[in-house]
Amino acid sequence: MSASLFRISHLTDFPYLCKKKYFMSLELSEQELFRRKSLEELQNAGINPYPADLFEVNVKSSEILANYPKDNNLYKNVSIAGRIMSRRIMGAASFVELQDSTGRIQLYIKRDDICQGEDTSFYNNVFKKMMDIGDIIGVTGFVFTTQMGEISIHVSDLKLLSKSLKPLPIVKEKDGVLFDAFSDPEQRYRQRYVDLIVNEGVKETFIKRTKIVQSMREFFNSKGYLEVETPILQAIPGGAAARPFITHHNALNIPLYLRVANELYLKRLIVGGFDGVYEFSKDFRNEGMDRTHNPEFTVMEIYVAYKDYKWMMDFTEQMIEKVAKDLHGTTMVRFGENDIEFKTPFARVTMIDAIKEHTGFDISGMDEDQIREVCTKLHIEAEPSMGKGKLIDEIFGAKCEQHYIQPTFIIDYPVEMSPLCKKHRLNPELTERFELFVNGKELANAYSELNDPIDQRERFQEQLKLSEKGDDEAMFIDQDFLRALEYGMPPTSGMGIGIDRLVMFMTNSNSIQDVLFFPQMRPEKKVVQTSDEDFMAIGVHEYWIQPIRKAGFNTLSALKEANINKLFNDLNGFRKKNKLDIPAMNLGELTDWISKI
RNA sequence: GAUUAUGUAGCUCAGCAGGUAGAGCACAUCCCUUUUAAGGAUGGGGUCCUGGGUUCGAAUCCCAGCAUGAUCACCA
Repeated sequence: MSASLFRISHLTDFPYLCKKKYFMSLELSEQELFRRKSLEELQNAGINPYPADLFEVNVKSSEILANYPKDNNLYKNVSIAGRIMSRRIMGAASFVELQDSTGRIQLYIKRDDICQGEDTSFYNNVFKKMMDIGDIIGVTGFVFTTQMGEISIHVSDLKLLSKSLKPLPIVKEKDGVLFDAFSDPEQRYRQRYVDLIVNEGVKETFIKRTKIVQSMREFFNSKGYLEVETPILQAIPGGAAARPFITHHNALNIPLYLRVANELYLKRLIVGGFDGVYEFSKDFRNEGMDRTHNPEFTVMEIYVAYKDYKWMMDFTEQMIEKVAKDLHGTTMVRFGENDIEFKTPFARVTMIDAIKEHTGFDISGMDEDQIREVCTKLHIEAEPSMGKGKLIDEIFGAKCEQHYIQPTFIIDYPVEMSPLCKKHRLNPELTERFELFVNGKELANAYSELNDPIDQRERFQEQLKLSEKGDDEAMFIDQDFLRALEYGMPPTSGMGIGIDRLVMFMTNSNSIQDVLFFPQMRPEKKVVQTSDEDFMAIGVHEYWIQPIRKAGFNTLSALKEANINKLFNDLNGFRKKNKLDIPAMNLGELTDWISKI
């Protein structure tokens, strides 16, 4: 960063100018200006606010807090670094809360310990005046317990490692009650780094997220399955009924789609001879955003040869049980109002039975028109474009889904809504499919994979008909995938699980935005500004620039559109109100500037 | 996409039968050698989201827009 940024001339006589509003930068608050001033003073005092050399850290705050009570002889010589989160200055002694990656620990800083001899300027000026909450420091010292009983570090040496120029929101907590919490969702998500610094628990959620993925990976690897990567940019977005994002490849001059699923590629790899392949993948769907949907989201899909969906059910519940145990040490997990028991085995209910149970209608053997009639009776909107499978899905979604709070496998879906799934071995109207529901939401989806290439082609063609009826989520025909199947795919079972949702359940988060570091947001609006130099180029005096900006004119083009008389009044009003020691504006001068634009 | 709520200081929020913009924390100055959502005193800090309208006068009322949340629709 260029040093000139900090040597803004109008900062030199700071206290005086600070009172004169018209010199204050539009985008910097008073507190930010103070910090830039401190930064300059540090540099003048020969202290590099951003030193290059490493700082030797030999302990983390959490280790001290955990081990010191057991043995007070420990930690006679600690070296620790972190961010200043609070400061209590009591004359010649101060208390600082230092936050490192593992938590917070109190520092006790005594003037005569950190200063050499009679010269107290390091404490009185550098520490007290030029350092702020948010600065990153490194300290050495020894651990002791204060009279109040708090484990603290008695600091013998203190070094500034990074100066913070923006004030942090100060969140305080007493007896579990938060004060001044940094809670605005927009700011939390847009500035996740601030959220992570000041809000306890945010970091924990994301650490858990990583642990969940690690636990699953261990489970798959222990069985010898191979983690693979498949294309994100796809010419045909297959494997799921969803609206894709579309992009364009210049060199090939073709449209490419961001994947909505990785199913078809993973199955090609089973054709290629792997026993089991899995992928943690970002998928992209161009659909609505809400508490449970983000345009990009993470899915884990796994395909295992020579297995069926019954095997996969056992496999899935074992995997989830392991994740819960690895994360919480128990299979019982609190989610909102509910305690969810992830102990195997999970309940298993057929879709037909689920609908029978929650609606009273037995739809087995019904044709499309009969089911449409059931929808009408149940007051479920059914559009003409909906086929039999979609209609059944609507009924299930409207009347059944929400009842499955405890982990439940819904099995044996109608053939129309599962075009990539093998027909049921006992009933050709059904498929060998299950979805796992938790807390009324779909969490995982699995099949005995369809490996009959002729059947698969027909199913795709059914989808094509749906598409012609207006279902814009119906699948495309992937000819290469069909070709792969024609070479022969072993009987295979595949399963996909939404990682974001799993993380939500496992961390008691009720919004997907809380388990994504950077959830999708509308872009921040940028304020367009004409530079001071451009204003001066048309003859505007430097001291009038700020008043003009205050009057709401940040660009020359906006100034050109201005009502001159109103602007004239506003500017002189501003001058009078702020008692600015500058010549009054005259109308001719103003007109002259504007004529030059 | 629809409905609805919210948008005031760095943070959390008051204020609104229309009449000079408030609090706590943060910040600044001063005092204080061990405090615990930090002790005392003093002080600075606001395009009251934006643009229109009504009005002598709008943070406050009306309309439109923008942003965010919630609910619904779509979906995982």
